[in-house]
Amino acid sequence: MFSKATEYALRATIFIAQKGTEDNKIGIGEISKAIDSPPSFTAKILQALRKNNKIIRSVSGPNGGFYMTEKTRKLPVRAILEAMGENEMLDKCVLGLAKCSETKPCPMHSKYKIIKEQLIELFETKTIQHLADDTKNGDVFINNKSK
Amino acid sequence: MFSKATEYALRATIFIAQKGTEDNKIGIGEISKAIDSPPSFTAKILQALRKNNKIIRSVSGPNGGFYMTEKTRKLPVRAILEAMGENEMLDKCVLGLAKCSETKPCPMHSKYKIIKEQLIELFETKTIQHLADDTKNGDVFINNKSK
DNA sequence: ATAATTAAGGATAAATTTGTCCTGAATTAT
DNA sequence: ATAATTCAGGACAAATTTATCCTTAATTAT
Ligand code: FES
Ligand code: FES
Repeated sequence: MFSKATEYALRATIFIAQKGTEDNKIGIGEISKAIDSPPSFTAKILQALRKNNKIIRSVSGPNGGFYMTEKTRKLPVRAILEAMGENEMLDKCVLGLAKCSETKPCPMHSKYKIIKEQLIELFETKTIQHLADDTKNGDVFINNKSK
Repeated sequence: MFSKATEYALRATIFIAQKGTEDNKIGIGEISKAIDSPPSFTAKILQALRKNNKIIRSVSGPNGGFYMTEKTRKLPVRAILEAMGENEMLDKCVLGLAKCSETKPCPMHSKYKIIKEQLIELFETKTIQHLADDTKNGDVFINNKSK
């Protein structure tokens, strides 16, 4: 559904939302270990999240790392998708037409539209905080570790 | 949602279903023009559809080209996805976990599951014939041409 | 048989995505 | 100030996807 980059962005943000505060910042090493992702690549992605939408913050130096504010924790998942340039995904035609639209629909459109609306609704109502809380509660996961 | 290859596969198959019969085969030139796709690349994809699932047939030589039987026209869209190796897509986790499953779900899973089921239902109930018929009726499109 | 036409198949190229590595800048502790 | 730590940024490399081209094989018409 999304690119690897976006998948890492989602998982990393959830982890930071879970553990990273202004006085408990998390290093890229810990993050990439926790979400099971390549460290350097993940670092790049976090830079994008910081710059594009300021979803996360960071400071260099000892005890430096990444964290989030209460405000950005309340952002919907869609904010991450926007920062990662995946907005297009939600406007993509199943058959690959230039745009998924009512004006020039493909033969899948009428049925797909209904599903697409639910996807958008999901990404706009679920907040980063929700996902972090669910993960904290321990019944869901953000990595592939066996234990 | 799908790769370019799969998008072309879907559009090409719809077009062949619309126009290609055993005594009116369609050449790759006409197909790629009709669906607005790179001819050589499309040819590769049609080979895959022919080999993997026998969704389409072809013959070389003058008046050769591609066509479909009544039987394969009645196949669901999912058959094309299978032939293109996109089965994985319908089993992919939104957050990129190894597998989208009940046993090790991500925090998006409980809500996404419901949407995914609708997607699968759509791909399993819509047949190639349906899509071809809709396109014939003229209110939907399988290319980006302005007219 | 020969020539013409069209798909099949393989090699290769271009573009994009994914991933690594190294140097520099910021911050902190000593 | 100096050294240690950690992010920032850029260059580069690997892998994958997308796309082209050329030769061969199959089929048809003459
Ligand atoms: S136009 Fe194709 S899915 Fe909407
Ligand atoms: S496990 Fe992530 S979407 Fe199902």
